Amino acid sequence: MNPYNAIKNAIIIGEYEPGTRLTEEALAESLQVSRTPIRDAIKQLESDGLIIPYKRRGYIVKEFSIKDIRQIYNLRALLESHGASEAALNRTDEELERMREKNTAYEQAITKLERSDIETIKNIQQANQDFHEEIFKAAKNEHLRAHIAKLVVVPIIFRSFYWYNERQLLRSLEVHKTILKAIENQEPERAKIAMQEHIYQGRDDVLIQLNKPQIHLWKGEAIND
Amino acid sequence: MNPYNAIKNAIIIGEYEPGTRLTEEALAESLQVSRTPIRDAIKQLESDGLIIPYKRRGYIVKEFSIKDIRQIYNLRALLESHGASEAALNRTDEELERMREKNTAYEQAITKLERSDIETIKNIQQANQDFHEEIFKAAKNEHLRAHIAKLVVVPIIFRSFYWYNERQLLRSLEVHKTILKAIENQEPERAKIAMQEHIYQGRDDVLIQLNKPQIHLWKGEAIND
DNA sequence: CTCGAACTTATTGTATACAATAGGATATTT
DNA sequence: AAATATCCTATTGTATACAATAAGTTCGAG
Repeated sequence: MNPYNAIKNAIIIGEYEPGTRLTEEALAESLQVSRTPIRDAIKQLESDGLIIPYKRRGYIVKEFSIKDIRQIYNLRALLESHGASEAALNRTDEELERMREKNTAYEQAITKLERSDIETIKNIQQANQDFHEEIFKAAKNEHLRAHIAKLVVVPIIFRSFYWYNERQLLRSLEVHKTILKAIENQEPERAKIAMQEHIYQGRDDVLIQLNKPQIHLWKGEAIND
Repeated sequence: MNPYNAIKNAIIIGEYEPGTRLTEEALAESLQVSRTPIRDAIKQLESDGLIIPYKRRGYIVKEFSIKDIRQIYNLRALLESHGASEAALNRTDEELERMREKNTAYEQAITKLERSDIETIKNIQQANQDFHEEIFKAAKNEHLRAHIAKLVVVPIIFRSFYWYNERQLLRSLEVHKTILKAIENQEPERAKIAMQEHIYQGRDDVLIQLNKPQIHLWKGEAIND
């Protein structure tokens, strides 16, 4: 794993908690490489908005406020719904078929939920992302894709799926099917609205959890700490 | 000027034309620094989407197709109209006053239109950007601002204002006033629609020019940064 | 005891040498 | 002449030493 992914991963799993100070030297030591590749990684992470400069002496891991979360989800809603709309207009039959496959995989991922361990949650998260990405591919808009890519990291950090109960997962599956139907029928407005609603639901579920004062995110692989 | 801005500028003014191959060594030589700071700059420019990797051997300056232009303007429309809507909701009286000032400056910039004078065009471009930025400030959404910032470079490269005639400039001033009015009255939907229309007009003006086969972009001093 | 000047140190910025490697050129085989 | 293996070279990847500098710390003057 290259330094960029290694550091990003450490941030996502919570090994580097928000507010942690990162210096080139410490990162180089920890990843057993020189400062040069660390610098490259840092430049990218800064552009991703995952770390921010700290008094011209290194960086700190960005802390996301409730306001940040809301704004990021709202932007996702805006951009992804636009993507769904363009996908409905531009899709080919092959792309539609691939979306169906991804959503079937998603359905399978959420139905073996009984064993709610971390692997299962990762699978659900990945299957969901795969489905969404299939939609952007059909939209054939590389600029849109790049902007959305920058927005999805934060929801991953906050592990929306970790908090989902069975009802919420089934509901999200139903919305996926609605989106799929709209894209199949080439109804851009309907696809757009369904996607918008889908993201808003995810946003609200996360915000509800964050407003419960006693929650704490798991670190690394430990689920029942 | 640091390497990042120097290279970006060279791309904007057309010194490095689309398709030009850029190597670290050549850039280092040309800017009289070592490869290290060049690498930093390149990483940022790649994330900006202004250069793209070329066969794992350096980069080439991105060529924007008509499709790219359309997609980028459409994204701007989406995001900036969202910004205008949030500005209408969240603005303070002081922010409104500042928007008015920026638009007055814009009005002055376009009325002393001795035309085909590069300085005048730069002034118009800058005054317009200042007005738009004042709106995002009032929206108080840092994530939105960051995404829009990445989208405005391409329209600058294509120098929309260079092609504007007096009628088009006056029309854009009128739309600015409509946006302002909507934000003043705290009418988010109206602000949104007006901004959307404003960007679409800019898009169509540029696309019309690009469809005329004989156009050529001037090479000259950059706008600003 | 407060405030600013001077010193110290942690940390990034920059240059440069060398290593790794992909892509093109050249040679070899059929 | 086409396909394939081999070598060569341009170019990036990485390590490391040193320079620059900002932040914190000490010290001295009022």
